[in-house]
Amino acid sequence: MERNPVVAVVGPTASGKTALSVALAKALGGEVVSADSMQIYRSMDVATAKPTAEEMQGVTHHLIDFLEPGEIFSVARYCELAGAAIADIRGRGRLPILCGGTGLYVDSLLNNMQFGEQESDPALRAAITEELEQKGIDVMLDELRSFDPESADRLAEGRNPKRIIRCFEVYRSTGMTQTELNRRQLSAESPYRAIRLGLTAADREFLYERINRRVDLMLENGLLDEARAFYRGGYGETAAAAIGYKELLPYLHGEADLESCIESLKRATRRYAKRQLTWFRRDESTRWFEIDKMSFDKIKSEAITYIKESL
RNA sequence: GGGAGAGUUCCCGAGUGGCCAAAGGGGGCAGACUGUAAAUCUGUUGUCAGUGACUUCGGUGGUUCGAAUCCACCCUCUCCCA
Repeated sequence: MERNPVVAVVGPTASGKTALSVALAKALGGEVVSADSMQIYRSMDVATAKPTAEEMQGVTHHLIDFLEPGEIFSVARYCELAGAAIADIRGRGRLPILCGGTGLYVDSLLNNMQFGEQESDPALRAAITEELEQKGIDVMLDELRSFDPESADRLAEGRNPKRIIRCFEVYRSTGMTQTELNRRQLSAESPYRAIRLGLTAADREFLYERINRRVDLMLENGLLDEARAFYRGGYGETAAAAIGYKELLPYLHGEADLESCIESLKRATRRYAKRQLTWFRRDESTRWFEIDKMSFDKIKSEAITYIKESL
């Protein structure tokens, strides 16, 4: 099978993915497919650093700004929608440029994870969550071991409650173990040939300062008002996880001063950037560019050369 | 000027003679991750070296086999009285 090339621009928040992907799209006749779990939501503009019309420079963007914050979302739906967007772009003879910081979305899409029709069941998940709270992690791990020893071994070290809960959820709703499910989901060959470009900083401080500055800018651009509006309107659990509003909540409730909330927002963003780096560094095929060592123009031209060679 | 109290490792903060390189938390660093992922979770955190050595608890000097812990003086800070 001829595998279709998909350019993917990845990296931590505030590293300049938006600008690079727009520049690449313009130079190569491409369209951007966002891989961002929060920019999907309407009205969450400032907090998610959603690209503005000006920043998009006329380049078509997919999977941005199409869901209400009240709606929950998932990787599975993302892959479905992004897969369709890519097919559409290819169909028009243009180059799909995946751009985003949500590592799970990027990898699930590019690896062609087979999620199937099964929707997740919030009620079941809630019940298992409560069960775990009562029994404790050790008991749940023992139970898990009885039907899915592989997952139990894998999770024994990290003891991550959400991951344990998911194993039970999968087993009880489908009769299949997480181990089996994962195997099936990874069974399909990917139709894509990923050309991965990563943005990072040689000096972590450089990135962190950009993040701090960007948060200050967000506040100037009305982040507080956006946060108030967010909490007035309805929002679902997916959107509620966004960094940007929850950190300001103590201030909005009059329980903390603005200064300390801003600091915690900056810190949360920095830590998020670190987690993104950890995720993306895992992929060895990624061609990395250091934003503090190269000018934007240089990164852009080298990236274009690299993509052309890979096509 | 008089009185009370405090100075601990990156930060906050426990520790009041050996079990202390020093609890705990934060932050940092590293990692994990497959239908909530901007989420959730793990490890590590004085230095050098493989069971050890070396330098730390405001400063200096003492007491002691042994001090972050006791004593003296000094420095800095906070509070109360003037």
